[in-house]
Amino acid sequence: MRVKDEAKQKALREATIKVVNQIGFASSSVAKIAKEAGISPATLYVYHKDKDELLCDIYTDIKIELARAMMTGFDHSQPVRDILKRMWLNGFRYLIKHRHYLSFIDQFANSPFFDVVDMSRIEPHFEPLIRVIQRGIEQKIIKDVHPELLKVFAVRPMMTLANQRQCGGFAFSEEHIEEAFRMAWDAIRL
Amino acid sequence: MRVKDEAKQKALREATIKVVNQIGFASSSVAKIAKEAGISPATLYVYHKDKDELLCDIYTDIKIELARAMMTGFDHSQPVRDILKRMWLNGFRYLIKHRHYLSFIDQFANSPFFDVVDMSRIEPHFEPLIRVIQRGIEQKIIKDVHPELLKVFAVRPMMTLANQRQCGGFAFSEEHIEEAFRMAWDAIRL
Amino acid sequence: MRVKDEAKQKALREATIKVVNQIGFASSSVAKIAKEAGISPATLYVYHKDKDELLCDIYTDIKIELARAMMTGFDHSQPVRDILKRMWLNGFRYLIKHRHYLSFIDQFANSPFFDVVDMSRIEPHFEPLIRVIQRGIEQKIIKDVHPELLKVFAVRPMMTLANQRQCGGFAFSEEHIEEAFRMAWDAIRL
Amino acid sequence: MRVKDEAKQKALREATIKVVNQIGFASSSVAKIAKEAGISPATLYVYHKDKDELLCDIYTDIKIELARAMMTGFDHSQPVRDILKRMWLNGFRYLIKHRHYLSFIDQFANSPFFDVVDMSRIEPHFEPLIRVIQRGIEQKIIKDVHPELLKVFAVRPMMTLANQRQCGGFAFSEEHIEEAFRMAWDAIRL
DNA sequence: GATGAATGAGTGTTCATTCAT
DNA sequence: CATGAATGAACACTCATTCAT
Repeated sequence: MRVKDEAKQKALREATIKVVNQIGFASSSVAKIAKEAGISPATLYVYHKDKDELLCDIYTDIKIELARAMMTGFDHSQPVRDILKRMWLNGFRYLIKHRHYLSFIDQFANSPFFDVVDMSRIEPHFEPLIRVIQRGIEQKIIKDVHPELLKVFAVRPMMTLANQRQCGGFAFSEEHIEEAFRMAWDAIRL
Repeated sequence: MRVKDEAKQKALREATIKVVNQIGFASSSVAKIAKEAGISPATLYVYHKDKDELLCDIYTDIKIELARAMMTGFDHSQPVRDILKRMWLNGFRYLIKHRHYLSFIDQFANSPFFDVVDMSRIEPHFEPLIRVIQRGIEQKIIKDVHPELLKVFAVRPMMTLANQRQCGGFAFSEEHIEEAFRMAWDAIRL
Repeated sequence: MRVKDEAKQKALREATIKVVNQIGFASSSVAKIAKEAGISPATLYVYHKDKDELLCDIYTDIKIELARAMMTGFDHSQPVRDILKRMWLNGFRYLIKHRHYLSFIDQFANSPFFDVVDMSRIEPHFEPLIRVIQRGIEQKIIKDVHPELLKVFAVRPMMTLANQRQCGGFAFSEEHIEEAFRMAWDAIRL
Repeated sequence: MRVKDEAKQKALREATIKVVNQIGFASSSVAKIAKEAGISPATLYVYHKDKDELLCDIYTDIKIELARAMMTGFDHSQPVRDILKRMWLNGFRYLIKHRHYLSFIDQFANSPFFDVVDMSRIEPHFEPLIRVIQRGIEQKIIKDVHPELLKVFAVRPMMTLANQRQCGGFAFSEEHIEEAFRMAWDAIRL
């Protein structure tokens, strides 16, 4: 028998993201995605149970990749702020580099599909971020507020800023990025 | 006849928001919306050129309503921070009260429809906000950074926090709201 | 607005029966039926909720028509045997005349759709038959056995004999038909 | 290897019957049948040229088995009626025991597949039945009518009565079965 | 102005079958 | 022999929109 094709798998993912990027979530049909991926619509169902699962799988993948990208280049002996800055910049650069992922991510996260994602597969990858924030709170460096608030003011802006649609006219110099992180930090620091 | 018209118009808008809320942007069809509004699909086309325009019109309406809700209860003699707080709290409360609008707004804003909205109809209503921020910058109270950055750290969080999907588990006490504004302010203030 | 077209309704029914007749239940698709009826597949859904309902509706229609055809040309003062013979011959002739209905009926009755038919719409039309049989039993003319047995030996053969597929090679003279009814009668009479 | 083959062959047959039984002829797909049989869809094509042939093969098998079941437990010196009764009861009991076969048989026999079955493989197994009937005619015990008529009134009811769908509510005591055969006999006897 | 009927084009999905392994 | 991957064609059904009334 033939063996499942890793390349096809990947092509499918990239095709999905590209199509969603170009024509939006609502208009992205299985047929268009398959065509872009260079496979038959039927083949899609060899790799994913249905359209919903395809989209959820891709979302999960990207989120995990983002987390992995964020969690590098620091060590736990560094000060909280330095670690967070490292993570923030890592994340921001990953998103800028993969801007086309963001359109997918944001459309997905605002769709009803989002409610159905198995978050337990994603959350562990963000553990280091959670821990360093907790450390910051313990050290009285970061405001002792509901974690949701910290996320909204520190992590979300990273995504919003990288978003083409919402901040498309905004070209980022190194200086801008520094400023942006400073604002995130000011928001959450004590 | 005029009265009947307006009632239908409004029913159509509320029906659209409700349907989008319940089944998402991608699954919301003209037929379902019309049914929910208690009118014929054909009638929809009396009021809006096509489906896209219906959605854009509603988005614009809500945004203007949000702006109007924000721009009340202060006068320009007050300090910048107080005015901004008033606006922020006004906006947040409006959004909490109309949470079902937010699901529509967010799905819309992340879709390609957004690119096609005539922003010049919305922007004037946010002028007071822009002006008070500029005053803050001139008075060296607010960071002199790209306006986009100020928006991302001060206004966006207001919407994100009110969003069911993204912050569903978060119940807001008055204290939380105060905290939230403080963080927004810390992010943008000098 | 346009008005629902009775002719289209009927064309749809005849087309369905014809298609099922020609290519069988399992291969009869909505597309083929619609094409045969000269309408768009989408139009089919204006007249019937879905394919299942279309088939059930047609089955019910035919059964009622058959019952109506059977219950004519006699009066209740006649002897039981004469009434039954009248009904039997009426039915048989109706079926021979509409042989193409039988293929549909038989395929339908052996499919899972059958389990879902609302029999209470059909049964009342067969009431006169039930009653005359009961009279026969009371008068000790007909065997006092389970009604199901009487049905199997008296009514079913009428349908089987008219069935193209099962008795295709059998050309019926008047004599044959008389013989057939005599056998049915012999089976059930005391 | 031979043994394994036969096991698969049999599993395939039983799976097909089961699936047809459960979801009907029209919905029974190769994939579902293969899954039920615990084999790959591709393997099915090792044993049968295509889906049609699979179904025809199974029909033929069952019909032959039914014939074999009927043609036991008597000898040709017995009276015609006794022999026929033996056959009828044998057949009826076989069908009751294998009720799940009947759903398949009946759906098949009313489908266009039926027209394509090679009857010459089945008919020889029913020869003894044909012969005893002919003897009955010669002995002036059985009506001298078209054989098709005899089949319709004597053999078909045996199948109809055993059919779940059509006589589901009818529970058979020994007495009922005796009655049923008596009716079949009354129909065909002189 | 308001409507339900009507539809071509499209939806997501499954089909029977083939093929490389 | 046996398989799971692969697919073009078909599936039932829904879409946004138009049109006669």
